[in-house]
Amino acid sequence: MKAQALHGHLDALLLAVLEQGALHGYAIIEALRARSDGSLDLPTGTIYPALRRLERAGHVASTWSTVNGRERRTYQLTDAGRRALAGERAGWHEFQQTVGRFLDPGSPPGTPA
Amino acid sequence: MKAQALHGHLDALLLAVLEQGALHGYAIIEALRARSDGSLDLPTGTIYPALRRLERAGHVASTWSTVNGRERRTYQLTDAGRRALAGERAGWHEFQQTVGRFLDPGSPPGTPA
DNA sequence: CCGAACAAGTAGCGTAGCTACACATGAAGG
DNA sequence: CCTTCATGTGTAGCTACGCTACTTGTTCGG
Repeated sequence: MKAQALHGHLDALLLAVLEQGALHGYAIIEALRARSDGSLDLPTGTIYPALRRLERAGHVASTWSTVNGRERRTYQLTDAGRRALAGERAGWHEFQQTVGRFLDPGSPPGTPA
Repeated sequence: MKAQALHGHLDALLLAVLEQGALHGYAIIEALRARSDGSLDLPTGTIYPALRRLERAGHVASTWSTVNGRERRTYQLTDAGRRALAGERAGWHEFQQTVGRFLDPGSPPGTPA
């Protein structure tokens, strides 16, 4: 799918994958790809800046660790991040309903309840 | 709702409102507001450029008319626009499902069918 | 006469995802 | 041994696109 359609919803996705457990950037990319059956194959240039945004916003916290001589930055959800995720979920549902009202089949304005 | 989340889906919305009949720009804005119960209150600076994009793309065609001394540009869906709308609908459903898989409650990866 | 609603439009801004690149290490293979 | 690939992180610059703010012009009501 056209990945650029994510605009504005990427943060929510990132928070959602981190909800299930802390992950490092590379693993997040793989998790998104796996959970979406390959639909979401996001480049590093999208993920890393997004994670830094989320960290600046206080929604995630990162810790460095070294695994097999490779530096890893592992991100975990903060309490604020969990709250933000709840908000993102609500926003997503509203967005989904609003757009769906135009794009989903059935129930154009004339249709009675 | 945060209107900027529309990113990438606005074209689909415009095509969808025009599907029900030709409208001029101002009326499109009002139609979007009405059909979304006020959630979508888009400024002219968003709509008019978007309509020109759609016209350049051949998805809509416009005709000028004068009503009560006021110039109106009325937009109607072209055949290509109708096809584009079908594609946008498909894309929307895929997008909705993909994002929903992360943001909707229930059915995290482990859950069996 | 003046302001509000109607109607169209542009210029410039900001956000945010994308492309393309750079850098480093470890494992695998010729 | 040396190259190549997977792992892992990161930045610079581009572009798309919606938003803010403004402009122009008409009709109508107070």
